Amino acid sequence: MHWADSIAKALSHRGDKQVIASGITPSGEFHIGHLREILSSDIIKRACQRSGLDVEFVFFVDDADPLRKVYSFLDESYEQYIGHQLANIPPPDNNGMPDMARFEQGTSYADHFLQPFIQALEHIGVNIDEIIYNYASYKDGKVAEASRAACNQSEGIREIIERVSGRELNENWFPWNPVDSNGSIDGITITGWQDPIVKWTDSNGNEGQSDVTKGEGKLPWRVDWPAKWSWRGVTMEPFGKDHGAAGGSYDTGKEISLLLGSPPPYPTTYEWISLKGVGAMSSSTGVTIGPLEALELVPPEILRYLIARNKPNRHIDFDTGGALIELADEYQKKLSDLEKGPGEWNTLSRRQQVAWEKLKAQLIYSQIDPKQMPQAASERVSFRHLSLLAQIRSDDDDVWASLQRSGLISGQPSGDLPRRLELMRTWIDSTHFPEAFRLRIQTEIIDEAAENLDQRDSEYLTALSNQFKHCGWISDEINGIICNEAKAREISLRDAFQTLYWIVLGQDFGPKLASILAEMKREDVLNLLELAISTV
RNA sequence: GGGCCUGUAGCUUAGCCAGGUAGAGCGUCCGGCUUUUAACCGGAUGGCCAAGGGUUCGAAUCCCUUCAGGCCCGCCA
Repeated sequence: MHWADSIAKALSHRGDKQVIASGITPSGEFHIGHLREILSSDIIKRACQRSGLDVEFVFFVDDADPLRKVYSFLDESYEQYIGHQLANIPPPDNNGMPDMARFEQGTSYADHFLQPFIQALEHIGVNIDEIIYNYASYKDGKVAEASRAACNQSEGIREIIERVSGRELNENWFPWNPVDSNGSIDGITITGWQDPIVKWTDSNGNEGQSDVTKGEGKLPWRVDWPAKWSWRGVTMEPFGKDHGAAGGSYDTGKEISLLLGSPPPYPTTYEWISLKGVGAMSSSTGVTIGPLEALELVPPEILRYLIARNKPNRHIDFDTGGALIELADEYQKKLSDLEKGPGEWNTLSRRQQVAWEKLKAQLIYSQIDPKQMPQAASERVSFRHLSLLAQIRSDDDDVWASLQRSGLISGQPSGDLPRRLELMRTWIDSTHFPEAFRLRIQTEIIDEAAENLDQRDSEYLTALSNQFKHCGWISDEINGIICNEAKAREISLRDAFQTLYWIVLGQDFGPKLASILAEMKREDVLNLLELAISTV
């Protein structure tokens, strides 16, 4: 059974009405790891729908959280905003400076990072029923009851946090972080509580008071989380392993949730996605990749597939290199397996049946349109193959022509093939494209190539060179010359091609050689051949 | 110190929750395609399921112990 279906099954025992939640603090650039949080929820939502549950997916934006520090991408001037809530501070401009103009037009720091992410989610087929802005929720009084309940039971909550997390709380600890006279929620001492008013003294010695029902501040994280479950009725939420550790915020949260009068949601902890550098060189240069950037490289269903195929507790090494091409090709292979069908069902072992159901679910959950069943039509062109053609053929029409000749497509490219080619070209132009798949046209003869050349090769190359000077510079003619001259000298085609691959690409294999030569300038090819001949 | 996850063929892994003869992809090797899409097709190779113990007619699967690796326990998913 697919992992999401298992969760849906567990949820069905709790009731027919499910609210699945995700939450993210928009404190900086979103990255591929955030996608796991959101896609896990989205996939679970679909699994619930598949098993007939009534399900909602809500996305909490934690824009009531304060700025923790001046991040590396921010200008020093953000120092003044530390401790201020993310919904309340200006967005950074391209230089990391506070952009007051945009702020005045209504774009906050939180919005700045959130908006592109939300856009990416649409492309990736994530269907959120409600985006909940935490800051606005406090302001609108949606958290009012939960906030009052927490403040009225501050001792009980303190007891839970201290006992479960083993952490000792400050004597003045209180489950409310008010906003001080400067707009910061750091460094404030609570001096009194009279429902619904909190009295406090800030770090400058100023005294003040906050009404917890009007969002003048927020609940601290360990209380804020269960409060959300409580006021929005969350029944299921996946969260990162940091929250899942013993004594972590889920452990304290579930008890606090009960104290506030609601059962805690069904939990699922997921492992991190780490970014595998593009080879060893770039892991130190800190190449990161955001959801938007990833969407410029591969079709969105591949990213969905990445999450759908891996159980949440499975660590993922995200690799924009060769592994991503393999992932994409694996996806297509499975599509075509699905199309072929499982065979005679009754003759399958239970294990085969399980595998089949799982394959099907993985593919269903990878679709951008949840109503569309996976289909393999027009998906016969592998990413691997496309990456070669895209490098050899600069003109799209030449790519289609090549695919037609090889029978992979008939007529004009259909479906999302043109889009895939466009993505592939972006990928090739980026630093993320794997070196192992990159074609390197040589300008010199490398040592390995020279070692493999002998007198017979020299004569062969000379003959090629002579013919290449006059022939039509198209793939078929070039290929004909290579083959005919080899035959004339009783050189096996395998050897002939290997010799040429060494000279042209610096390796002993490659994609169809004549296509590469036809893309090169005639004189460059002739020069390379001359160089090769002269090393013998 | 507390806790979570992982350990299955050279590599990536499925199967574990509901115990019933270990599956796949990649790689490798051989063969085919008599002009090669690092393509495709066919075949072969390859695992005492980390180790030990227990439960059972039967354990990769359940329980216990150990070992190894990764990670989390200051609001970074």
